[in-house]
Amino acid sequence: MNKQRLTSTLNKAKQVCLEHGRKFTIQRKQILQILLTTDVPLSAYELASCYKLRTSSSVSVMSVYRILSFLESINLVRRLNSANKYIAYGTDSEVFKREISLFLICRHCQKVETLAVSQSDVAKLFPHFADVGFTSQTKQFEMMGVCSECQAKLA
Amino acid sequence: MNKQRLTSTLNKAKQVCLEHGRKFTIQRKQILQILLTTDVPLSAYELASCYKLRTSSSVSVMSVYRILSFLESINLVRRLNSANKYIAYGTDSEVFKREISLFLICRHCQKVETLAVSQSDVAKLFPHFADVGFTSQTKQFEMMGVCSECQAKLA
DNA sequence: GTAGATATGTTATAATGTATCAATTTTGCT
DNA sequence: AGCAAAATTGATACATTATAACATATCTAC
Repeated sequence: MNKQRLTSTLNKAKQVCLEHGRKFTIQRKQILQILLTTDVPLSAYELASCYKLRTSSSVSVMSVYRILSFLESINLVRRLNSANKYIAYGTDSEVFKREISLFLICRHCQKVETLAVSQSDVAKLFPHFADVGFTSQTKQFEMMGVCSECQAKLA
Repeated sequence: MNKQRLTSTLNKAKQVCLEHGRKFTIQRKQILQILLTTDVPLSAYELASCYKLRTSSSVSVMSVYRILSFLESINLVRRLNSANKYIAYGTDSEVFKREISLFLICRHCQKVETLAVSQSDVAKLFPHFADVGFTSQTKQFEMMGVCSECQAKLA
């Protein structure tokens, strides 16, 4: 992500915060910026370390968790259940805010690719899903595997 | 799960162990039995507590983790990433051993319903999946929501 | 300007999971 | 039977992930 794009993304993020009547504080901005400029998911503790390295300041892990929860609540961050790590989310396309996401997580390089899936696609995907009368509140699926680049390298 | 079915399931599990050249020890049997007779997923620590309550013996948490990893490796147990808990798996149908599973986890009663999904269904489900050249090693999806029974109760 | 909401600091603790080395039991082999 | 190698468990320590609780500071609205 180049500098220009980063700036514009952070500006959008600020707007989202304000729309929710919340503030885009320096810490929230830094945490989001770290996630945006790192191409692998990070844990809360890794984020706290990164914060110390990148800014001459620091942030407590407790605050990192609070910031992550907040950013998650307004859909700027997602938590990957299969890794207990966090990624920046939804700032590049409005579509992502209304769709279900599929995260493709590479076991080798850790990079995450995000695909959008619709509710109706999910219904199609799972043939017997309608039968059981389950109401889903899930906004994301996660798959582990090997990305195309790593496959090429390994071949 | 009634007593007869439990016995037969445990016998099948024993066979699976033996087929892998491993043993179905008393501890492994007890852990699996607890999971089979509990209708909600349990954490490793909960399993260790349960073990103490049900048997006059005990087991270290370290051993519980080892036992769970082993049972998982031969597909008799699955770990739910979204809950950090474990469920018994695959003993009632051979189909499950070859398919991808979809776990429907109820936020209210915690019960888990398991559906089978084929590889080809997955390909259909995610339209852009083939485009990115990702090789999946995922054997399960997880959805959080509300099961039909809890919906009825809440209505 | 003050009450309530928002945001962060600080400390402690809970919950989940792994590393390591020792002891024990089992298995296969001669 | 006897022995080496593998499998299993015990025991301890530690690492990682996450939350609770209470204090302080800052901002906003009236």
